[in-house]
Parts: sequence; structure tokens; C-alpha cells
Amino acid sequence: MQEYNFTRIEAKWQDYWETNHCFKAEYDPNKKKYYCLEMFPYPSGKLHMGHVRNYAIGDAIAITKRMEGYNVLHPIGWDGFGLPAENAAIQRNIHPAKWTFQNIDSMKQQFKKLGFSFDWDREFATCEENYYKWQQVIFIKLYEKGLIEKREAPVNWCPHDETVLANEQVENGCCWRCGNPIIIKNMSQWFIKITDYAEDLLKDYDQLGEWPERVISMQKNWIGKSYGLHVNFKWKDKDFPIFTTRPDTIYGVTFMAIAPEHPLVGEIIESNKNKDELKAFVEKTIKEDKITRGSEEGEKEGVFTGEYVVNPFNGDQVPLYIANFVLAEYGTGALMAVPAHDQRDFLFAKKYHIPIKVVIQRPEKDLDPETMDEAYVAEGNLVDSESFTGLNNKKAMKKIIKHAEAKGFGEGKVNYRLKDWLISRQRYWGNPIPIVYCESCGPIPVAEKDLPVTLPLDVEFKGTGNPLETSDSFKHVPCPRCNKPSIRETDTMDTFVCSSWYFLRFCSPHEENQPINTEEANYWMNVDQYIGGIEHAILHLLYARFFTKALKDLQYINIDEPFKNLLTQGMVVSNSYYSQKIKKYYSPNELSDDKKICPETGEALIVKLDKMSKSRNNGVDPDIMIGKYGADTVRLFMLFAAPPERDLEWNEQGMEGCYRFLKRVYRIASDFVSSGYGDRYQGLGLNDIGSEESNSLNNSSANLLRQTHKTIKKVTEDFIHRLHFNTGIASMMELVNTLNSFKAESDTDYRILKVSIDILTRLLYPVAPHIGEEINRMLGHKTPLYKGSWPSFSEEWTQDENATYVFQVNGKVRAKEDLAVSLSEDELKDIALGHERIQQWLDGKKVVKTIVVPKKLVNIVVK
RNA sequence: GCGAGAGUGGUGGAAUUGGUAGACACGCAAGACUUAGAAUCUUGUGCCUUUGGUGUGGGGGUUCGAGUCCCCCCUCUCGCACCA
Repeated sequence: MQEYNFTRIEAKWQDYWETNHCFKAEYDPNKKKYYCLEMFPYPSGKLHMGHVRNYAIGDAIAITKRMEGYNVLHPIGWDGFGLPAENAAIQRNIHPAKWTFQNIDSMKQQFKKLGFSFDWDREFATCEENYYKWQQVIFIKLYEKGLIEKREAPVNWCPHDETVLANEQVENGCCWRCGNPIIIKNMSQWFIKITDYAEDLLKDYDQLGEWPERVISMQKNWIGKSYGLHVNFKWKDKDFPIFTTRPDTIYGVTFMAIAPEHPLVGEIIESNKNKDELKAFVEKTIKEDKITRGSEEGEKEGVFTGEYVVNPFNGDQVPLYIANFVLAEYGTGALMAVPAHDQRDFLFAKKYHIPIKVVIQRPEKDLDPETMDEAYVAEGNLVDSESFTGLNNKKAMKKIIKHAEAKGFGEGKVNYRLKDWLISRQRYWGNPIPIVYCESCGPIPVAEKDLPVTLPLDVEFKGTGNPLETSDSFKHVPCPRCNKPSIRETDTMDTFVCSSWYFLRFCSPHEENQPINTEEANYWMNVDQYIGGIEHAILHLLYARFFTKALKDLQYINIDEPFKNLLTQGMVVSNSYYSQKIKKYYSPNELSDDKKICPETGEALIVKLDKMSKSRNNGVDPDIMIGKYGADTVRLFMLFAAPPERDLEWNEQGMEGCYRFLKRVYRIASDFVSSGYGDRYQGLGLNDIGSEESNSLNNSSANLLRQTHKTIKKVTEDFIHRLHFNTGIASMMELVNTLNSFKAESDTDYRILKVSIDILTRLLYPVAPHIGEEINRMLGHKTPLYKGSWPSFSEEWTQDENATYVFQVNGKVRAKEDLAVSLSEDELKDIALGHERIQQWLDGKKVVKTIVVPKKLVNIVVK
């Protein structure tokens, strides 16, 4: 018997796959395609277990689909631009490009050691000229189409990373990357008009296949569509527009509120005698960070401006307040307030003694501003609303909007919470925005023949300011149109732009004349299965959906949605051990066996499950695990321990279990080979077990044959239809348990054994490919499994001859019996009723009813 | 507050259509082999007062039968959150 030597086996097959380019995907319109893609990694330097899980899932899918006969595209590349490279430059004086490519090299080695079936011939990094050049071309096309513009706006500025951020990249008022609070600044910046596509983004969810409900709901939430009335109030002679989703309450407006950041604020407070006081309030509020202002507990504050605004519906003059809770970026930055029917307005009115006017009365007709202690927000009939009085408030909405439209002071409007995507970044290690500013011509795109605009080397990384500003050779260039000395844009693009179309470039990565080869992209797209972390629910997934739509409108492709099916895998988590006293996370290896006591202070440590990370000191190094157990075991465990969408708890003992399983598989196969029967049955397949032969089998080989068919059925269902690898693997373990105790004696037994091991090998291949190929070769197959086919089963052989019937009395199990499935309902009934153990329970009772469920149970109902 | 998801043995998890709850694995226990250990193998393992009772967060309901369907409640995780 040979030992399971994973080191030798894995090196051998990895070498074979690489040398023979086994997973190279070829464009062939005559073949049915399958595009399997995992979110490409940021080259941080080392793979972590989260990566291993992500790619183990994707690879299992890719391999299965190949075996099913699809032409599979399974590419890999690198999200090469980004801030960590620049930070490394500042801290360690290494150029971002060098740092990035070194990291790519080492991660690539790790990928190879894991044996993933990527098409390495399509590999690229977004920081390579041949990629970012084409992104600059796309930028210019979008710019020329009016989908990109530069404008002055209040934007999110991260003082720590010294760059602006898109709305999507601010979490709870903090930078998504470094976690420091952001501040709002007015700056002139580049925006991509994603808002033009808000409606398409909402509409096309129905083109998607399997997407997690929560991702869609998060996106819908983010886009934030609402219907309402855009109406012009009047301040002095000026229009004072607001947006409301409650036009039915328009006659109940008793004050107006405006955001402190609103451009009209200066003018409004100009003539006030308490001007300085008002100014102080505005400045104080703007300075407060977003978290305080946005929190629920945050006090609602405002100041009266001394000005009045006129309601165009009834001519009412209502006081105008500047209030801290009004958002400058939503709607028009000002709002109408109806204290009687909006809780926030109600609290504000009470605080500042503003009148309350009821315009919706509930059926009891008892609403009275004097006695109300909260706003009435339910349905009712309008009162005090001129010609609309008496109408149900919901029905009145449309009529009120129509009225405003007829009178010309307002219109029905759809409002979105989604803002345009701010893509400027004041950083070096990103794709340069290909624009030159000329004094006479204005902003001019760089000519395509001069692309790409490359990143200069004569820059300094000082840790303050944009390093590109320090490069004279980069900044000072002639105008592309008139040749006059001009200044080049020094902002680079948000790295999320790079990841918004990489899946399209994978379809034709070597295309030399355009960003995307339309024919090939139309063949491969869309991505049939996309796999990645939930953290990109809004960011990357929304941007990529938008980009796909915009590129369709530029006629590069003919599809609306990039990702047909999305799988968001859970995190890999493990226990973290935290000492509160010395504020330190311990690695499990530093602790004694019970892991609960701090070795330095003796206090009880805080133990909890956390996402694996460096900062919590609870990470497990994939390299060490691969060295100890082999890539197949590591991959198998990642798939076996939990279904993909759930968080996976790291447990090295679980790894041991998977390792034992593979060793057992290997032993069974090598025992068979050394039995001498291996050679005799070369080429023998499952379907070669003839029906005559199969009818004359003894019990144990008939069982094995049946279980083999059943395992194919189960694994097919789990791997292909449900993507629940854990249960498919479990059923293979059951088969192995049977094989383990199977004693082959006759020639027929050996034939069945051979076929069963063969099938097991093929089912195992997607989740443990090295050992799969090795055993396949050991069994004498000349064709490697990567060219093999997915096994099929015969339905007939998945059916047992006998089933364990449960006999119940009044729904309680009282007896069990193995019986032939061919028995009729009446026969079953008789057997159950005549059963000794059952009769005890029938004694003195009357049988009311008997239920027979084929192959399952007989339930006798008695009184 | 709104939205989504989850709650099953000592642990990870299974039960796809209402039909034996706990597959598979870990752990644990006993045993075999061994001078001993490691490895491997065998057997057992929800709980209890065991011819039986009880059990899928809690309470009710539908049904011959509920982890699964319906109603109410509790807890946890994630996302959004003054969105006018």
C-alpha cells in the first residue's frame, strides 16, 4: 500500500496543468459557454483564508461546468491600483509599481500551490499600461457622450488619506478604507453620471437570475427612489423649490426649513439684525461631523431667519428656519414642514412654539393641535384644504400634483437618493484622468494616439499632498488641440472604475485595437456565476452594473447586466482573544490550552468569533495549512465546513477530518490497484454493468452499486443546482464509508468496486482536483479528468428494493420494519395492523383512519 | 425605526415537496493493534426517571402527522437610517 503523499501528487499535477495550459479558454461560438468569475483580488501580498474559500468555491463550479461539457472561462487578474501601494512607498521608500508586482508574484505562487484551474493566459493587472490605456479610452468616450463632467460640489474629503471619496465609500460618516471621519469640502471634481441610469439600474433587477435578496434590497435602498411633488414656494420674488413625498399635507405647512449648507443661506441671513448669531449657528452646524448630526439621538436644532416663504397653494406666509437636520444633498436642500403629520416636524414645532395645523382627520375626528402629543401619520380625510377637503388623503395626492402642474408652480417628480459617482482621487497610484487644461481651449481630452497617459517616475512620496503635483514632466504639457503650454489633470481615477469593467476585458485581454472585442464579449458575457464577498453589495456591484449599461450604450457590448447569478460567500471567522487590561489581541498559539486566561495579567480574556484579520491576531496562514495537509484538504475543508453563503468557523480539527477522508480515499484506490484487478477492468464504466449481471448481484455489491448511483444523483444536485458543496461532500463520505467496509470476493464484486471508485474520483475532482487526477491515473485512465465528463446515473438504480417503514399510532413512532417497496398500500396496512408492537397500542381502541405514505410510513389513527 | 437573514445535540452542520429530527464531520467514551506513543481500525454517543417519556428560541393554531405552513412574541447578525 502506498502512502497518500500530497506534496508529490500536488506538485506533479500543478506542473502538468501549467505546462499543458489545460484551462486555457478559447472563443468558439459553436460551443455553449460558461463564464465563472470570482472577484479579483487586491494584491496585498498574501492570500488569506477568505481568498482560499472564495476561489475554492469558484473553482469547484468551474471544474464541474467543464465536466458538464461547457466551454468554461475562468480567468484571474489583479486589482492593481490602490492606496496601500502608495503607503508602502511613503513608509518603505519602494515604488508602488514595484511593491504591487512583487505582491502579485508571491500571491500568484500561492494560487499555483492551491491548484486553481484559472486560465492564466488571460491574466492581467489593472495597473498595467495595456489595461489602463483602454480605461482612459473609455473615459474619453463617456466624457464625449456627456456622461462624465467636472463640477464644483460639496464632496466627502478624507483628511487621513488626503483624497475625496464617493458617497458609497463613506460608512457612518467615515472613510471606508481607513475609518477616519470625513469632512465636507467644496471642490471641483470629476463625476460619472450614474444617476442618469438610476431607473435602468432599478428596472433590470428582473433580468437577474439568482441574486441574494438582501443585495438587491441594499441596492434599491441606496438608489432610494421616491415619488412626490416638486413645488416652488416663493421667498421674496425668488423661487424657493422643495420636494415632498406628502403633497396631501401641503395645506398643513406651518414652517419651512433649509440646510445650513444651502447656497441661499448667505443671502437669507444678510439683512437680519441678528446676522452674526445666525452665521455662528450655520458655521457651528457645518463643522459638526456627520455622525453627530446624523444620529437619532442628535438634538434637532434650528434658528428663525426672520424671513417668510409663501405657499403657492394658499398664499400662506410661513416662517423660514435654518435647521441642522435638513440634508443639503437630498432633494433641493430645503423642505416644507407639516408638524401635524410628520413626527420630526412635530418635535421641532413644539420646541420652537410654531403653530400646528391639522389637515388630515382620522375617522374619530378628534385630532386637535392643542392636545396632540405626536404627529398623525396614518390615513384619513383631508380637512382645511380648500377644494381638496373631504378627499381621502392618498387619493388626494395625485389631484394635488395635477393642480400644481395646471397652475404652473409645481410638478410630479421622481427623486433619487443616489448621487453621481465622484471618481477623482488626489492620489498617485491610480489611473490618470486623460485631460489637459488649456487656457484658451478649456479641458481637452488627450488624443487617443497619445494614450495611455502614464504615471511619471519623477515624483516624491512625502505623505502629504498628491505626489503627481510634484512631477513637472507630468504636469506641464502642450494642449492636445492648440499646442499651447497647458496643465495636465493630476487627479487619478477611483480604483472602483478599474473593477467596473475588468470582467469584460477578460473576454479579450490581448485585444490591441480597442478596450473590448465586441464579438468575444458578446459570446462570453454575461458572467454566469459571480462569487465574492457581501461587502461589495453596493460599491463594486452597483458600479459594475452601471458601467455595463453605459458600455452597452457606447455599443461595446449588447448586454444590460454583467452578472447573471451572484453568490456572496460568508466570512472565514475564528476566535479572537482580547485582553481588556492591556488592550491586546493574543494569537491562539501564545495561550495555554484553555485559552481563556491572559498569560501576562491572569485576567479572563474576551473570546469571540471574529473575521480573520491581522489586527485581531486570529488569522490562519494558508501556506502553513497547505504545507501540513496539502491543497486538496484545505480546499475540501473550506467547502465542507459550511454552505458557501454562511460564515465559516475555522477549526483545525475539522481539517484533520477532511485529511483523514482523503487518505482513506487514496488507500481504497491504491488497495484496489495493488489487488491486481486494476488492469483487468480498464475502460470499464458504470453503464457496462449489464442489467443481467446487476440482477444477479449479492446484497453487498448490489448495495454498493445502488449507493454509487445515489451518490451521483446527490452530488449532481448539490454541486450543480444548489451550490451546497458541504452536503455533496458528505454523501461522498458516506460512499467511502461503504467502500471501506466492502469486501470484494468475486469477479463481479471487483467490477462493481472498480466502477464505484471511478465514479467517486470523478465526483471528488471538482473539490480535490489533485488527488482526483492522481487516482484517475492510478486506475489506468489515459485521459486526464480535466477533459473528463460528469458521471450520469440511472434513476432505476437510485431506488432501493426495501425501505424502512415507520409504523405510527396517532403520529407516534411505535415500530419500524424493513419492507419491500413493491408492497401495495393494503398489504402495508395489514402488516402494520398485524404488527405485535402496534397491537399493544390498538388494544381497546377503535381504528378511525390509516394513512400510508409510500416508502415512508403507515400511520394508524385510533380513538 | 425600516429592510434582509438566522436561532436544531458538547461543536460545525443535515433534513430540497409537511412524513423516522440530528445525515456527514468534529469532539468525547470504550475497545483492538502497539513495549509505549503516533497513525489506523471497531463500537457507542440528543436529553430523561428507558417495555416508556421528551426534544428543533418561546407561546398558540392548522393537520392523521409540523424543524418545515399560519398568527403572536423573544434573541442574535448584517445593511440602511433625520431621505422631507
